[in-house]
Amino acid sequence: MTNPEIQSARPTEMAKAYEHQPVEQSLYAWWERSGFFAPRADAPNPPFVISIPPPNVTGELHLGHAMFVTIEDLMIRWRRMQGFQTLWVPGTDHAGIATQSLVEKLLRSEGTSREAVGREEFLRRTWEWKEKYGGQIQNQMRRLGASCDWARERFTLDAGLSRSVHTAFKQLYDDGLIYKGTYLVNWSPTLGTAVSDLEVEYETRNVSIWYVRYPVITEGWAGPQHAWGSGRWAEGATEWITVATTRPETILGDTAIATAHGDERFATLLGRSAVLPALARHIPIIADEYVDKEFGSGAVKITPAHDKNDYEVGKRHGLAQISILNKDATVNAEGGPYQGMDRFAARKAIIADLEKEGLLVKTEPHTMSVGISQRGGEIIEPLLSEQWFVRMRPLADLALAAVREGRTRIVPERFEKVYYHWLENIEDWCISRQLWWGHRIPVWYLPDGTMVVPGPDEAPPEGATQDPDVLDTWFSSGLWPFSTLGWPDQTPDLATFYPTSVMETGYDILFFWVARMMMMGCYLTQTEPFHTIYLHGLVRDEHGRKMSKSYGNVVNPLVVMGEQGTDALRFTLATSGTPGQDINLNPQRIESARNFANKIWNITRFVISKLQIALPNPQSAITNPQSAMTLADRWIVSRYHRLCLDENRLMEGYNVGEAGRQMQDFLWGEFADWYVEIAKVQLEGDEQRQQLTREVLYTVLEGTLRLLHPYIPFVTEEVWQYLTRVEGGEPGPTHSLMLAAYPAGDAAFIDAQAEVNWGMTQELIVAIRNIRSEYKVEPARWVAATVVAGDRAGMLREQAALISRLGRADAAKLEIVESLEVKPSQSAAIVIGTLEAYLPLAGLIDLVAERARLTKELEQAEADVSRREAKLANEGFVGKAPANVVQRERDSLEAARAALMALRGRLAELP
RNA sequence: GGGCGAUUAGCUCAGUUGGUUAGAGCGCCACGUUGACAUCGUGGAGGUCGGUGGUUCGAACCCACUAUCGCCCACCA
Repeated sequence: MTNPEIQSARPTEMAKAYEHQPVEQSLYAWWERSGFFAPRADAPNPPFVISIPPPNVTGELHLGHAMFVTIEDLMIRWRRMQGFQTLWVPGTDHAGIATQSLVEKLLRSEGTSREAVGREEFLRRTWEWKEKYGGQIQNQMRRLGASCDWARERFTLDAGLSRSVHTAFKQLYDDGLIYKGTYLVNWSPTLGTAVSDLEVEYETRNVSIWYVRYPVITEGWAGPQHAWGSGRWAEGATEWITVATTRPETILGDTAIATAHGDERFATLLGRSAVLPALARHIPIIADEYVDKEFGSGAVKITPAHDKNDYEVGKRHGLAQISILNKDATVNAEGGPYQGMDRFAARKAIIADLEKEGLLVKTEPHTMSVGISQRGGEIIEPLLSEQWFVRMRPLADLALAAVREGRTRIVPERFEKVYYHWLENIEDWCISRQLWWGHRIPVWYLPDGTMVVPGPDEAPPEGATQDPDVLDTWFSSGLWPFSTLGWPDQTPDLATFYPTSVMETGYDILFFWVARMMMMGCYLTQTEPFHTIYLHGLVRDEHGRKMSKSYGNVVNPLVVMGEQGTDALRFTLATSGTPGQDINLNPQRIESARNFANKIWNITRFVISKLQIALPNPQSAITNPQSAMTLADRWIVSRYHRLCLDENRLMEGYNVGEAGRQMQDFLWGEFADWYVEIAKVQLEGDEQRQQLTREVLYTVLEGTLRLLHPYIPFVTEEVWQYLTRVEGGEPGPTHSLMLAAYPAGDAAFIDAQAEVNWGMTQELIVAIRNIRSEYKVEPARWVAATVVAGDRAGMLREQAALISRLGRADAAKLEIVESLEVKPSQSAAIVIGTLEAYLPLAGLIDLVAERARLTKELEQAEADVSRREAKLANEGFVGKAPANVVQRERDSLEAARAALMALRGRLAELP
């Protein structure tokens, strides 16, 4: 669809209210088909690039997505309008665990399983699922108005990215940064895979701690003579050592008991052997720095294969590592009588047996944090297993330096500290997963066990078998900014668009993703992958609670967009908070953003109705600040340019919330509430006045639409198409607001005097309205007014028509004078600084009420004067405050005194 | 244990390097459909900016302590 079609598809008359549904759909389709999302080769400014945080391919749009799409799209649209060569790269993540779990569930519903169908068939089924359902998140992002270049869409598991992953792995491996080894890892028994430290969440739980005594070998007792479970197992033992444990089943893997150095209580036991319950293994009693003598019994059972600290103790003392669990968390052959039991069943059984044998000293309640799988929710088991790791120290140092040296900046800045702390204390990253869906580790084993890592373009050696594991999903995401542009090949895209500009995402994935991209990018591409990291907050419900299905407080963005419009959702998300701060999404705020869209629609409808004919050259008249504009014209133009300058400053500083709010305040609170009303009066003037008013209306509205477009693209584009419709002419195919220039603002148009003078006029009008309201003057009635304005009288006389109309003061009975000998009686008085006004309201004036009203004002004026007098009497203030601040205070005092005198005079005159 | 954020009007939030009378939306009160808009307009009420102390001529803003809520990291036999 070309642009003329878009315009001719519109009715001649704008409807009375804005309807978002048809507009959003047709505009997005037109933008996309017209190629507006692709980077412009002829852009005058350098590239500006954002890589989208790829949503999980299994994902359904939620507010987190809506948040990042909104902010990234507004950044992209803003820079595009500024003439940057913008590229926003979209894509999705294969999400290893999430996707595999989903397809496994599917298979279970068919009565089969991953194991039953085999690896090849499972992958085929998963790809099939991906092709069929994996596209919905992209279309949901389209509904948000995302102006990303869909032609460059990528998937973390597509051929190109797989090549990047393979290349990255090989390079890290060849450089000695990837190694394979048997270590204690976080094991998820239900998923059947290792997970990284980050994928374990800790939850505080109330558990039990069991105190268990182990018999110690003595001269008179060489070990149990009776079977475990006989109740006589420890018969004859005379010395004991008691340990405390929260996981009694791990007793089966104990290889020592440790005490603190120099703990008197255990001095005689040190160096001797205790006998392990159930298995009767003799284990040494040792001393180690790890033990805190204050905690528990002061002695710790050491299970190197099932606890991280014990693992370290074991290494220091050369202890054996005995793993007692299978991969499914059942007890293995090392567990003797408990073999085959699930870890929790074994725990229960061993406690019962310990009690029976008289070895259970006591049980106490205990609070501890338990590691939970982020994905599956089950308790993570530390398990000894052979895995692949990335040596992080050298990579982390590069990523640290990039931020420390300012090559990459984090917004808001406070997250730099969090970033430093994590990278400074980083541990090696377990990257292998015992899954099938993902990038298979590009390592082949020859029959003799030799490992071979061929390049991505090399065939694996004959007869070799590939490692069965796949890589952590975040390994491929870590390459995203450059893998999506073609790396490792030196493609034109990579040359043009890399490094990227801004990485915008939620602070919750700073470690998972952002830090890893920094490390991978700095190491593999020798440059930081982006110059700015912008972190947004999380979206919570209106009272700050996390959104969750169990609370029933989840807001579905698709529903909101359907009901209130995409612009309403975007504007709310963009303006509800400040960078890095969580936002509490208030439904009323969305409604008010919806109303704002409608307001824009109606303002435009008004302006168009007054334009009548196409403007010959809409911008011409007000390119010259010295033209024949009225005070009000100069005021709104000045305010508009001030807004433009502020917007540019705020956007450059990533203050997207404040930037959005200021535009709304201007358009609604100043342009619509005041200038539109002013224009109605000016449009009754002579031809030149009318024409100039139209030009101001057009120019300011059109410019403000440009400013607003990045935030609320749909309604602005739609009304802009109406507003700029060329009667009898054909707009070009690129006649789109999204390609229009972003207003820079021009300080030459800022007219401080006009702002002050119009401000005073406005205050007078508001004061008149206030009096009318207080005295219950019927809205239809025109009142007389006398304004005493001293040297401002001339200026205000020029505003008489506006004061009259906007304050509903009878033009024939509106007097504006320098001074007045006799004040009108039967009048309500207004005092604004040195300005006085009288509204003769014969019959309406209640002298008692008027006196009360003026007395209240008088009290305020007195307080005002004395406060200012005190301030100016303060030598410190006069001596140290800047001259302009002091002068401003003097001026204010003068006005306050004048007001005070006027009020006193008026009260004295009242009969 | 270490770190971070928040605390401002009834509610949800702003407040640009300290400087006139601390703002907005919603809600509330009163009035109003004059041809852009009732998804609206006009007027109004409502806050000693969590507390204490300090720095300063001047503090919502800077510093110290403190309270409450929330989050992150580490540890937990």
